[in-house]
Amino acid sequence: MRKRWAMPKIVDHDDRRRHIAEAVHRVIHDRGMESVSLREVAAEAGMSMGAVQYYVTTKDQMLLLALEHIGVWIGIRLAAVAARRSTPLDLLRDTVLELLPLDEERSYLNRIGLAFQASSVVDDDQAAAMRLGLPLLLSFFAEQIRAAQAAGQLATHLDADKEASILYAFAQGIVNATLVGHYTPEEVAALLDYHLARLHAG
Amino acid sequence: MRKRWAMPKIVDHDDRRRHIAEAVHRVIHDRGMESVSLREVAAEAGMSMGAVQYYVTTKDQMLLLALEHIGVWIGIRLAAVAARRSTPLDLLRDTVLELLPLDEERSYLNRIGLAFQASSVVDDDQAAAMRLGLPLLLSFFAEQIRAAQAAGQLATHLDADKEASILYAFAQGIVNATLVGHYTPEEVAALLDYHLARLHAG
DNA sequence: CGTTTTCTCATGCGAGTGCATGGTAAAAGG
DNA sequence: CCTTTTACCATGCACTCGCATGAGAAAACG
Repeated sequence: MRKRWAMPKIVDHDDRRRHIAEAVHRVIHDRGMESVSLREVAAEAGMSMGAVQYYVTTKDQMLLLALEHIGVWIGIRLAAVAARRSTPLDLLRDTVLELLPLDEERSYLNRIGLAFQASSVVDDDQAAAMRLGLPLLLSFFAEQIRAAQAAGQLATHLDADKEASILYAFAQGIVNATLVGHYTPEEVAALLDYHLARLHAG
Repeated sequence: MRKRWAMPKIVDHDDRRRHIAEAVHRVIHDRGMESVSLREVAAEAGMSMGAVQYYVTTKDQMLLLALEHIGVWIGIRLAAVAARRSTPLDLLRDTVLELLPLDEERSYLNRIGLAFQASSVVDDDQAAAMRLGLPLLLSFFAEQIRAAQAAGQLATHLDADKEASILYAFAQGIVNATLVGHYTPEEVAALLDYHLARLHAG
């Protein structure tokens, strides 16, 4: 929906905010959450500190913006996976794989996500954002599980919601060990397939 | 093994270091990883900044010390669980439960652990410490799974190592969602039992 | 005792922090 | 034209940071 603007200086605010959010992402990824500062982000975004302050009045607000953009990004990626319209079970598998740090881009996303997981425990606003996004992800998983059950690819006695929670927890829990180099991408994929195999319909 | 000391001022270095590490833990828990500073930790430990610097020359070293103490602490807790000598399957269940944020003390430990998971992605030394501790935990899990299999409580066709990885990943992955308030402790325990139920021997 | 070694402290330094402020260019409306 | 609104920038302020330094207190040894 187009905003009814506004007299002077035609500037796309959403674009600017996304630009800032992505700069925050890069800083978190490259130098960690502790290196995030207004100056550092401004430099990374190629704009002055005052310009950043114009769109984001406080550091906490800046981080919250970056967190929300992560959520949007994940949503877009998962929607793209869902659009493939393959077998329900393959769809489920691809969805989980999309969230795992199996290549550079997904590692990039997971580094940032992990940083926010830790940060959100201490920051109430970030925790609220997490509580908002989590049910969406879990219901997305559960829906795909139910579809696979309906298609006869997953056992019907499975509790879709619980399986969704377990599957998502597995995906999140394997992230650090993988980023730290304990698992190879192949091993992670093998673990997922091993787990999914037992959910198959007999 | 007792250290051969040393002339003056009888001071237990290990005790001092543990004292500092625990102060770091409290700061991370209460105010987050970003609030950890030499001054803040010194104040929390009730000692001067210079005293802290005597035992720990740099901030990174201080964090590494705190991380290693977390590993030791977890090891002690798990050893205590293992000492209960109940049924192999109950032992496995209790071991996982011990790592989940189901009460205040375990939440305390998990907050700190989650902070270090994020931090270790950016800090090489911390990552190395993680890579050192992970196999121990996983083999601990795997061993208990094998024991349960030998006791006829878990299906023999299960891959103990993979099950251990999945179980541990589940435990780690559920942490943030629980700390953020998405799951109640009861729901988490129910999820674990739901998962373990399918591993039962027929 | 005094010497030696261990331990602790206060302080300083340069750099970086979040945030506020005042000023200014630019575009649209009158 | 001039005014108004938007967008941006440079700078200042009070504070904190990690770390280094040098002095001094405390305890064992001669």
